Amino acid sequence: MKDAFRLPIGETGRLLSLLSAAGAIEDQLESALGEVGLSIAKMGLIANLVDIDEAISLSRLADRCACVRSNITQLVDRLESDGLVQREADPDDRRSIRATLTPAGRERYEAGRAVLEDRVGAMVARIGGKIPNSIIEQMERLAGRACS
Amino acid sequence: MKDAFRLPIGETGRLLSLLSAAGAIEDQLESALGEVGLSIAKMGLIANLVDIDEAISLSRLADRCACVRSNITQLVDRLESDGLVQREADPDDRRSIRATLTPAGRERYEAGRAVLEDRVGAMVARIGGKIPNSIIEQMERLAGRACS
DNA sequence: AAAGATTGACTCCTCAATCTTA
DNA sequence: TAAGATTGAGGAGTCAATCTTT
Repeated sequence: MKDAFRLPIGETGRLLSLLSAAGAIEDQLESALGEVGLSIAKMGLIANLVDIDEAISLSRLADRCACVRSNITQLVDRLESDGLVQREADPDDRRSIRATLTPAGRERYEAGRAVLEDRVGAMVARIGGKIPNSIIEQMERLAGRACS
Repeated sequence: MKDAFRLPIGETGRLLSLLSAAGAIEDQLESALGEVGLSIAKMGLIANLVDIDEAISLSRLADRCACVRSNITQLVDRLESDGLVQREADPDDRRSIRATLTPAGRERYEAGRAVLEDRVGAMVARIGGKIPNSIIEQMERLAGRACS
C-alpha cells in the first residue's frame, strides 16, 4: 500500500500505518532484487522451482505461489523471455505444461538470495538483529491465520 | 505479496512471513471495501479529498497519496467514471486540473469508512482490541523510517 | 463434464516520452 | 526551461471466457 490515508477512526489508522510500513519494506526488497534483474514475484517462482528441484506443472506452481493460474502463465512468459525458466510438455498428460529452471535461472536465484540476505540483514540490524516472534504472531493473528 | 516463498536463510524467511501476513490483511480490507464499490486506492484518494475539503490539483494529490502523477490521472479517470470525483479547470493556472468530491463521493466515503471500521474492529479484536505501539514502531524501524 | 493452460479485459502501479501552459 | 497532466508501454495481480485434452 502506498500511503496510510488519514482516518481518525479507532484502530483503523494504526492498521493502515502498519500496512504502509510493510509496503515500504516490500518496496526495498523489490528494489534490491531489481539490482540483479529480479522482482519479488519472479524470485518467488524460481525459489519454488529450486525448492522442488524437478519439473512442475503450472497449476501446481500456481497453488504453491498462492495465486491464480493465469498469473503464472504470464509470469512464466516473462521468466521464459528472461531465459530463466523453460516450459516443457508433459508426456503423461498432453494438457499439462511443466516449468523447469534453466542454468541461468539457478544462477539468478543465487544472486537474488544473496542480495536479499544483504538487504534483510541491514533492515533487521535496525531492530537488533532479530525479528521477534511476537510481531509475526500478532500479524498472523490479525490476518486471521494464527498458528495458535 | 502473495506468498512467502521458502528461503531457509537467516531472517529473510521471517521477514517474508511478515509481509505475507500484511498482504493477507490488505486483501481483507480490499474485499471489505469491495462490498461498497471501493478499493484501498480509491478510498485513499477520496479520504484525502474529504480531509482537504476543497478542490486540489492532481499534482498535490499525487504527493499526498505518495504516488506518481500518472497514477493519479488514471485513478481519477476511474473515480470520475464511478461518479465519485470530478475534474475541474483551475482558473489561475490553465495547466492545472483540480479534483473535487461529488456528493456521491462523499456518501461513498462514509460507506467505506463504516465497512472499514467494522472489518478492522473484527481483526483487532483477535489480538485484544488494540494494536500495540511496539509492533508499529518495529515495523517502521524495519522500513527505515522510524520516528525515533 | 472437468481439468490444464491461455487469452482478454480490467485494477493498480511504475517509468519515459509527450504536450500544453507558465 | 520547467511544471502540470496525459499517454504508452509494461509488471503484477484478478476474473471470466475459451480451447484442448482427459
